[in-house]
Amino acid sequence: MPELPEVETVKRQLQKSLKSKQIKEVFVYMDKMIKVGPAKISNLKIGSKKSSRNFAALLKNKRVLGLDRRAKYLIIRLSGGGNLMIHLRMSGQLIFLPKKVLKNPLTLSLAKTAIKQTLPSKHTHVEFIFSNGDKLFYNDTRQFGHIRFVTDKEMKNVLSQQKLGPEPLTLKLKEFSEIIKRHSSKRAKDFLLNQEVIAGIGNIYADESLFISKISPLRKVGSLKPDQQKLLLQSIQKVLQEAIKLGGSSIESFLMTNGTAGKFSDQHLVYAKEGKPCPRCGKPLHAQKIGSRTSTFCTNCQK
DNA sequence: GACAACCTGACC
DNA sequence: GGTCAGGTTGTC
Repeated sequence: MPELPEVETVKRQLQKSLKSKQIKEVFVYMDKMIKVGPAKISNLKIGSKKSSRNFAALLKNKRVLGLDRRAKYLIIRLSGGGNLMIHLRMSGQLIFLPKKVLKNPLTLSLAKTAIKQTLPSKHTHVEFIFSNGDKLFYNDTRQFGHIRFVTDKEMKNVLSQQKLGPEPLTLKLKEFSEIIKRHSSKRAKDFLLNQEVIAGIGNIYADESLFISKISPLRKVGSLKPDQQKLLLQSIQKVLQEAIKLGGSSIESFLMTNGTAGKFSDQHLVYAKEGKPCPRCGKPLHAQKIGSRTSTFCTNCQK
């Protein structure tokens, strides 16, 4: 599901909901979603029963100090130098329910209706219970995501190992142009999706940014003129900021932590709109696979 | 670069 | 039955 704006939305919501709350208990229903310690190179450390018991024990009584986001990683900083690094991948979801909603049958039933599921559901893999009775559920239908417990030092290692590129929202034109130069032979779509080049953009926001800047996803970035580079960066930032403002794109499984849907999907101009008229010129939008991901764009006005 | 793998569910 | 889906990683 989530790209930068969705993770940022979750971060902002949980910032309010979880700040200085104390973890009382953690239930892990699916061991493979949990990782403890740094990732090993070429070794996808699958969560084991032991590591998830360890995980629950490590979290007990810790307080939430604050939340951060790096690329598509959500980071929950905990007391005692621990951190949770959460990657939602395609279908991860964090649902927060305060005690007052949980204990009132009417509000609880409304919440369940809003999120179209019971909690914990069959896709709830981790459940956090806070000392004041609030609960946080990690759901993940496709089970691609994970939650990793790391010390501060381990987190630095994990992040540097990921070789994440700069954050697009604070990226300056000068650096953007230098990055383009370094990756001049890449097609625009591959360039934007590569997390080592720029971190946080996914399929939706890549297609939307390219449409706004009138650049074909197949265009080699090295051939972009300075004014096109500038327009592309501005388009990326505009699209991401607008999406954050509206709480992200909510297709299918992405919900804000109170269970309401992000509204940016109403604003999509081209993503998943193959065959629909181009909002600019009216010609039917074209879809094709680029680097194994579907791109939707206008062959008439994106060059 | 293309492609399979990791999974479930929606849709045709 | 087959195809597709917001992501990433590993193998040709």
